[in-house]
Amino acid sequence: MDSVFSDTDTSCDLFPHTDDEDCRGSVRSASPQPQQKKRRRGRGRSDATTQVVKKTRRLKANDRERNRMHNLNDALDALRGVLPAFPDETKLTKIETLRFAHNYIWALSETIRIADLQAGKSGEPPLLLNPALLAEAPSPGSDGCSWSSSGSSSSSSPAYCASSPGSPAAPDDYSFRQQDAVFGFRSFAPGVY
DNA sequence: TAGGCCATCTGGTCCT
DNA sequence: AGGACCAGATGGCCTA
Repeated sequence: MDSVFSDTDTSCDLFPHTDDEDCRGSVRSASPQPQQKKRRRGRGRSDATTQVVKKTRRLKANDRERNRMHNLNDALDALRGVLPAFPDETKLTKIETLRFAHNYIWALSETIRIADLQAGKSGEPPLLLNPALLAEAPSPGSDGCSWSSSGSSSSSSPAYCASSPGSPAAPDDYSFRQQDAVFGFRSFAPGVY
């Protein structure tokens, strides 16, 4: 993976451009454009040290960006880890993971809501409603995922409910029963994505 | 072979 | 000024 580095230093960093846009899209071009002759003269000229500084900065920025994306992927893996596993061990893609997590949270919320309702009817104490835990729980919209509260009911479906991201196997394999409701893990809610 | 997914590079913008 | 974040571009790998 890291070996990609070597072939990127060529066109953009070593050859001065008349305008920086040339750098875009030429990252992995086979051969650098021969327009190095078209260099600017006089004002704004970039000497060797400036080029070295620019290149160093770029490499550092690339490194940071790489690490940032790695951190993002680590977080995504952690998220995959707390989601229900699939028998086929197919790794969820990024978008599947996010949508799945969203739907999963929605389903859990529904579970709590239904349990709470039923407990209220029967006079039993509400289940799973620990105020301390609820206070710590992130609000549905805090992750940038809008909760799509189209109705006044708290059971409004989540904004991301991809009906079946990827290749779902038999839905029964990934479902659980909560009272009378059956939630398929990859498609709990009516798909409105 | 086309299309999907991914990693990486890159330049721009915003923030500290 | 430098870092974080973002989106676009590109190329590699894999699968239907």
